[in-house]
Amino acid sequence: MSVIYMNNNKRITIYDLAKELNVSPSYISKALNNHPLVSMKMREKVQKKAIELKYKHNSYAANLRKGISRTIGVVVPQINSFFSEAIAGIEEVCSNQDYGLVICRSHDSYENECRALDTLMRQNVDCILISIAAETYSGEHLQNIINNGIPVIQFDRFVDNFNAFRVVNNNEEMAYWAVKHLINKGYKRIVYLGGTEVLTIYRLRKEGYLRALKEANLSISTDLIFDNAFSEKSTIDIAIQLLSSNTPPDAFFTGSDYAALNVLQVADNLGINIPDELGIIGSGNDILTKFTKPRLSAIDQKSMELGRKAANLYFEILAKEENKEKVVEKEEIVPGDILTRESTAKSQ
Amino acid sequence: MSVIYMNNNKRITIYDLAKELNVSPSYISKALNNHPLVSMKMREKVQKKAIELKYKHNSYAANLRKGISRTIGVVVPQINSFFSEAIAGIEEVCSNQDYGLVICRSHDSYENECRALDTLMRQNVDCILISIAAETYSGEHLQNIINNGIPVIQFDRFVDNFNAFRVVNNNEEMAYWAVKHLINKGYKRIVYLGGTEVLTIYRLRKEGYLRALKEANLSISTDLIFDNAFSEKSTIDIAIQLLSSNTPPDAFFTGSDYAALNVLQVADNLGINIPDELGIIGSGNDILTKFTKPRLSAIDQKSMELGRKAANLYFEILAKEENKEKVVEKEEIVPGDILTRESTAKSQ
DNA sequence: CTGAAAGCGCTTACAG
DNA sequence: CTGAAAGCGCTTACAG
Repeated sequence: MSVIYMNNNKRITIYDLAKELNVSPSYISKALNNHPLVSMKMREKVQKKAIELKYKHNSYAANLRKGISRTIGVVVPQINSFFSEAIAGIEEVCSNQDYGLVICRSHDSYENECRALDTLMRQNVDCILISIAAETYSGEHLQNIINNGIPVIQFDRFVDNFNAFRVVNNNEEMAYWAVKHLINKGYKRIVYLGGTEVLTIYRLRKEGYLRALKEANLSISTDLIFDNAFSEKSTIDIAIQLLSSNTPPDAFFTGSDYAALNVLQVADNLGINIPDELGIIGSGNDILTKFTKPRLSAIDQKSMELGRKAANLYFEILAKEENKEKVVEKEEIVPGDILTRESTAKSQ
Repeated sequence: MSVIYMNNNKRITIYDLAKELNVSPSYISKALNNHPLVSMKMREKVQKKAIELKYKHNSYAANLRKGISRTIGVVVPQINSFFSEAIAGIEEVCSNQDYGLVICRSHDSYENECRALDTLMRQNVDCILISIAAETYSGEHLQNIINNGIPVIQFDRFVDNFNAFRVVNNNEEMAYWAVKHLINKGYKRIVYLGGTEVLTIYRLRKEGYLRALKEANLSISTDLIFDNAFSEKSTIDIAIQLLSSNTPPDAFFTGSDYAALNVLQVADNLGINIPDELGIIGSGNDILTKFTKPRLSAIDQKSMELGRKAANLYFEILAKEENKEKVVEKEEIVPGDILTRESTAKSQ
């Protein structure tokens, strides 16, 4: 073990390179940036010297001068498997474009979300990609960002009474198809376990659920509809209560894979046969759901694709702005897939 | 839909506030920073005006001036469930300290890793937390960062022939205990499915595996030891080949949960009873492994804790530096847990 | 092809 | 308690 800090060796700047090569700092800057007016010979000479002296370009100085950062800010409610896949998609696109990524988490709190947005603005991010907190019902704070000239792109969860870019699933239809799949399989008393109605994506999914039931002339029972079944505890409590009642449901449609698996486990503990006595379909398509027994049916929300498309949308906006084209808000849909696996494979 | 960009409204600066309030810009800066020499009355007045005019502090300008960034860079090989948990732990600590997070992914490539480190240096990050790529066998590129005065803290995967901070599992022991657990349960022909030997963590785990076998006087067969069983395909190929052979193994110890579950599935397809004919223990403790059937035994690597400790270590270093204390490299161990569940519950 | 000068927006040591 | 001045490290319009 040895002392490792030698902060005294100051960072090399273009001034050091300039002195070393007997040219002006501004010329060094141009040479490093491959400015066309600098001869190839000089560019090579300067760039070689830069490597030799371990020169590191200072992004902060350049960004301050240029007013841009080549950095994108991302705000997510949680860092779980769904959002980390989305982040992976965003990272893929950004790193290809040589853009950096600053990640903030809101923990589903509106206040944290505001703080995160503020931090990102101070950091001069060129764009903000956000999936809103469960508490967020208004887009004022986002409009504030936009008014400061920073594009905001929502992905997955969004504020809808508000015009802005967004990349989202076809939530109503996804849910409709999931429930229709259950109905086609012969399930009749179908539970909806969703998230808070504050979030439009859950309102839409509930609408899809209701549409499928109505279309099939199945009765709609408010006893089977739950809007705040997010936590593990509430999922399990609801599942136990419903499945031990005199008139148990015969299927669950849940807002996450985790909730679906908790229901599956409760049913299993109660000796209920899946899929014959109870069908279960989740949402998300976590990579491990294919290993459960029975394998979990689910909506595949294409989270990585949501992330990719959101990031790509920014680069489209950028291109348009550079061409002085008019930039208008736009919604992009990433259609979800219904994966029908064993947990809904009722023998009819 | 409407046009939303009004980039012409220029950002408000301390000069605007100064003009508005008839004081000097430097005084504004002090007031905003709660400098003790500025009266409470003025601080309030300035801060109120700042909010009114929607002033946004420009971190780049401040950081350039101060030479720090209040930002930490993170480099991970992949954004999977293991590393996203670690990132969640890092984020937790950093956001409490009001530090930003810049995330880069190396895709397990040494070249990408170098590029990521370079980007982070240009961004003036105050510290770099890294879990190295599978290809990385030397710490030169990390030493280069350290020589530039930026602390480097390795977490999970690390270069060992190199003195630096690190936060890691007790890899050798974890593996030893996992394999000892298998042996205690009566398994005798135990397969090791690990990662590349380039990475020390896998070398250590293999050592733990070997130590447990030797201690129990079990024969060591190179046919049962695999160092590059990372991909889904290779896991499955190996599992099929071994399990259909004349002398099949009776247990697997794998370097990830995903690999363990793939083995489990192969065994299931071959009609092999788990845990009676075959025991399986994975690594990671993905949140969904408790829902597989049988439930997966695993090493819990405490990934979130690895992330938390790594970030905390930076703030310890920072505190020491501020106190002019000597800062020496340090290794912190996050002990893994052995979770014994159904997949190794052989009836004896 | 090359350079001098101004400025991005802040902070801080210094002076009053 | 308040301000003038310098400087962080770069880029760019301008001049030659």
